[in-house]
Amino acid sequence: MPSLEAYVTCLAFEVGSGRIAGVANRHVHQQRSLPPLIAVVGPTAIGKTALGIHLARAFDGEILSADSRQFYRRMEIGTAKPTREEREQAPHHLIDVADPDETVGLAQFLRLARRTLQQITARGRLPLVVGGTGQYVRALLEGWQVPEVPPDPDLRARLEREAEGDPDAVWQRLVTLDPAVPDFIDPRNVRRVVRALEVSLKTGQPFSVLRRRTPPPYRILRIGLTMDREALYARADARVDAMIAAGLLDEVKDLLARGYGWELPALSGLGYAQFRPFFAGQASLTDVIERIKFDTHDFIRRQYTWFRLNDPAIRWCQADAPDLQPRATEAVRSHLGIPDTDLDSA
RNA sequence: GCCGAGAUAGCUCAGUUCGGUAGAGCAGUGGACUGAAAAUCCAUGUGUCCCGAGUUCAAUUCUCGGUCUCGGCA
Repeated sequence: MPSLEAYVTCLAFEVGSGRIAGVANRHVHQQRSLPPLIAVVGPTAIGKTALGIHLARAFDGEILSADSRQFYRRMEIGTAKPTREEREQAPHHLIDVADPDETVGLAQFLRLARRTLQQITARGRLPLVVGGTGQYVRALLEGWQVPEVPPDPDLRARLEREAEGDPDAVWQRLVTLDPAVPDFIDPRNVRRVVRALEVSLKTGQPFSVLRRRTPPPYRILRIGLTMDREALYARADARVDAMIAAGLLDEVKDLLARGYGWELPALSGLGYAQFRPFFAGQASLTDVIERIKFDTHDFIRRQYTWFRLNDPAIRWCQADAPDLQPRATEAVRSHLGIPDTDLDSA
């Protein structure tokens, strides 16, 4: 019953918000001086884009997309990128900032996002972080300090080859350099073992001590969108069918024709990678569609581990409630400290 | 109508060779995550083994009867 629980959380927040004024005045003043930031989070296909645009229009805001796949140009349909019409309704950032053969990782995202946030705020406009890439959103809102170690493809390839032969040796090597690593990395996850080793080798410092965070200088309101799981799956499935109808296959063909390969991170995303067996003659289009749907369900489940229904920092709202927009608008208004009358007259 | 094959987890099926109440893949569910993150990795399988009767200490497994499904022939 995640939906009901979430709904209750939502109500609890409205009721409880008055309490904040009573606590530690100095702290409140300090917080008040920080510029506001709104984040709209939640699983894929739940309606974050639409709500983001609605809020941006209502509050003179600009949208910062926290979506690891919408960075890439020529990938419109499969990434469910906001359409041209949608983007005309409010300024959008961090969409179409790279070609598919480039790799925009966490660190680049954070750099771009922090700068963009600053600029939006400097313009006197309200920044809205809208996105479903859990790691990126959390990193941005929690102020993760990512170790300054760019990926080294050669080193990674070498370590991966080594791990293929003797995974334990590679793991032991990492543990020697960083004894704390078993607390947060699974030895069987070669990808993460290799990265940790990469950082430790290049910096000479344990990976674990380089993972720091400094809270960003904003007063943040997190609005979470949720919905009954089954209904959400149905909605996501329908969106996949709509993507196919909109020409997803042609979009993939076009990317391949331009020489973009399956090994690229951009092509590893939902709605793209699943076409690989199809082009290898090993799967029908029907198989591909089903695969995309199942993988999307899996993704939704994993997104909830980044955005938890019991996270008190997130104000969860039912995405399919008829009063979602007024409710969200009210939440933002109260966060900004704007009296009702100001908005009504505007 | 006849002949054959089958009926086992939500789905597709394996299996019980020599009877001791069952297991894979997919689906579903939970989790990890600090420069690939829509990636990568981990954990999680009690279901009238179609129904009835018989044999037996014991049947999902053997026997008989029935029901249904799918082929083939009429």
